[in-house]
Amino acid sequence: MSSDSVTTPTNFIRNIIIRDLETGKHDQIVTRFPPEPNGHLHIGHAKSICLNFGVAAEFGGRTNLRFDDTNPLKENEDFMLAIMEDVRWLGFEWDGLFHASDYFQQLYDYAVHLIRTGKAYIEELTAEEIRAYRGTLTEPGQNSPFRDRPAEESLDLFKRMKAGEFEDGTLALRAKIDMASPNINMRDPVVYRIRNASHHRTGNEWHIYPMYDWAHGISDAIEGITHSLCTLEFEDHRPLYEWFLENIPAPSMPRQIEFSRGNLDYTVMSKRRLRELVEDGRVSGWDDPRMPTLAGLRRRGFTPEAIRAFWADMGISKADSIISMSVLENAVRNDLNVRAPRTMAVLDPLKVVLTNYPEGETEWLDAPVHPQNEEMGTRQVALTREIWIEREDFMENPPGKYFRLKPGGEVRLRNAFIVQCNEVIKNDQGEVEELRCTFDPETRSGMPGASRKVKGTIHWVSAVHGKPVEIRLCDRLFTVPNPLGEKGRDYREFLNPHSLDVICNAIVEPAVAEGTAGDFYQFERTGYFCHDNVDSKPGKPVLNRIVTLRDSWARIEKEIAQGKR
RNA sequence: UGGGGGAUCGUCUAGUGGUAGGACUGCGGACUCUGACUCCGCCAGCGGGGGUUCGAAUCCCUCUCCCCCAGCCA
Repeated sequence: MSSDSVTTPTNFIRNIIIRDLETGKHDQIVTRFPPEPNGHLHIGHAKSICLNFGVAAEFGGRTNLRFDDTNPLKENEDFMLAIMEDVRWLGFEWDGLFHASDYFQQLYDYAVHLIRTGKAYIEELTAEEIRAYRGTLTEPGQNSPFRDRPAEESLDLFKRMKAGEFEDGTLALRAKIDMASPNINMRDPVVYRIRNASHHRTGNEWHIYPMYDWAHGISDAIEGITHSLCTLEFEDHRPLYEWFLENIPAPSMPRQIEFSRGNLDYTVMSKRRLRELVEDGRVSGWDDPRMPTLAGLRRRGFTPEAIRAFWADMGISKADSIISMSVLENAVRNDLNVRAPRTMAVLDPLKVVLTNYPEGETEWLDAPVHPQNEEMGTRQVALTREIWIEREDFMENPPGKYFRLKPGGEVRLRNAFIVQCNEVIKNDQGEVEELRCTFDPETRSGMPGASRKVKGTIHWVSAVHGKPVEIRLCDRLFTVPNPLGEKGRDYREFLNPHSLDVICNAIVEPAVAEGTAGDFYQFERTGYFCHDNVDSKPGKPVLNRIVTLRDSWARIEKEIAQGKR
C-alpha cells in the first residue's frame, strides 16, 4: 500500500519475534548462524546470515556464530576460517563465536542424565540392523533387543565408549522415544556414535561424537538462543528438538522456526554439488567467479551491499522457490550503478585512424567519472590520431535501427567529438581491418558545437595510451534454469561451455590497468568489471565481468536475426 | 493407503473477512554524449470444485499438484 515510504519488509518470522517481544516472552532476542565447517558458504547461506543477523540487529538483540562441528571426518579449520571471512565480508560481526565442540563435555553430561532417567540406551545392533528395525515410511519399527537394558549397564558402556574402548560403529547411544512413531526421527534416534577420529579443535580427547539433533538444540539452549532459525528440511526434527530439551535440565527453551531455502536458477546450490564441481575440476575452485559461493561472488565482483539488498528484497517464506537470476543481477546493477567509476574499455578492438588529426599528438580530455554524480570528479582521457573502437560498433551494411558507425555515417566518440567514417580497409580475407574517419573539431565535448545531435555514441580508447588486459566474461554456469530438475540426466551435462570466455587483448584506459584486486568499474556501454582478486597482478591485469549492462539493442538484434523486424 | 510442510502475475513476495499491492522480467513511450541510468505507461496472479457471508486470497469441506523424511550426515 505505502509506495512512497521505505519500510522494513515484514515476514512471518519477524512477526513472531515482534509478538514475543510485545508479550514479554523475551526481553532480548538472540539468534545464531550455525554453519558446519565442511565447505564454503554460498549465496543461499547469505539468506540465513542476513535473516539471523538482520532480525537480531533490528530489535537490539545478539547473534552468535556457531560452528556445528560434530563430525570430525568432514570438518576442518580451513573451512572454518573461510566461513568467518565470508560472514565478515558480507558485513556482519558476531557477538559470540562458539563451536558445538565447546559443549562436548556438557553434551556428554546431559547424555548421562538421559541414560540415568531411563530415556536412552546403548545399542549393540549394527547400522544395518538398526535400519531394518526402524521400519519404513508406512510400517512402524520394532524395539531393539537392547532397548530395555538396565541404565547402569548403558552408563557403563557409554563411559567405556568415551574412553575409546570400542571400534567405530560397534555401539551407539540411542534415545528411547517411540519406535512406532509416524515421524521417523522419533524412532529412537542415535544420539552418540563412536568415531575414533581426531577433531580439528578437540584433538584426540573424544572417541564419541554427538549427532546433530542432540548437539544443535542443546547448544542453542546453552547460548540462550531465543529463535533458532533453520531451513524447511528440519521441520520434521522439531519434535525431536523439543523432546531432547524437555528431557534434560535445559538452561533455556529456544524455539525452532523453519523457512525455505533460497535457490537461484541457472546454478546449483548445495555444498555437495559445489564440492563435486570443484573436485572434478569443472571450475577452478570454490572461489571460481562463476560459483554461487560467497568467495566466488566476491571474486567475481559482487558487492556485499548488493547481496544484502537482494535478500532483503526477496523476503522470507515457507514456499519452495527458485529465484530468477535477473533479480540478483538487478540488485548488483542497482548498487554498482551508483558507485562504480565510469571508464571506457574496448573488448574486441577495431582500429580507427582519424585522418584529419595531427600525427604524434596527444590531447587530454576531461571526462566525468560518473555522469550523475559530479562529486566523483573527472578523469583525463588521452586522444590520439589512432584509436580503438568496439568491432561491433561498426557495420558495413547495418539494419535500419543501427545507431552506430557505418560507411559514410556519423557517430559521437564518447567524451570527444563527432566522427564520420570515410573509408573501410579490409584484409585479404575481406575482413574489416581498419576504418578511416574524419573528426569535426566544432563538436568537441564542452564546446558550443557539441550540441549537434547524432544518433549514436560509442566508446573508444587511444591506441597509443590504452593498455591491454585480460578479461573474463562470466556468464551463467548452466544452460538450463534447473540443472537438477532434468529427469534422468546428470546436472553436469548442462554446464555452460561459455560460462567463462576469456579475452586476452582488451584495451582499457591506463588507470584501469593500474587497478588492484577488488577495484570495480563500469565499462561504459558494456558492463561492470572487477579486478580478479587472485590472478590480477601488477603488470598483468585480469578483470572479471560482474554483469552486463541491460542491453535493449541486443533484443532488437535478436529479433532482426529471427526475422521479426 | 505413514508423517511433516507448501501452493497469490513468467519469478520472488505482501495481504489474516471489506477495491489483490510491490520488486524483477516482458512490452510501449519520454529523456539521453552510455541503446545504460532515470521517468511515465501497459501486460500479467489468488491450484480446482463446493459451502458460510451483504462481502472470501483470507473461514469451512473436498480434490489436485509440489517439496521433505527410512545416515552411526548436517
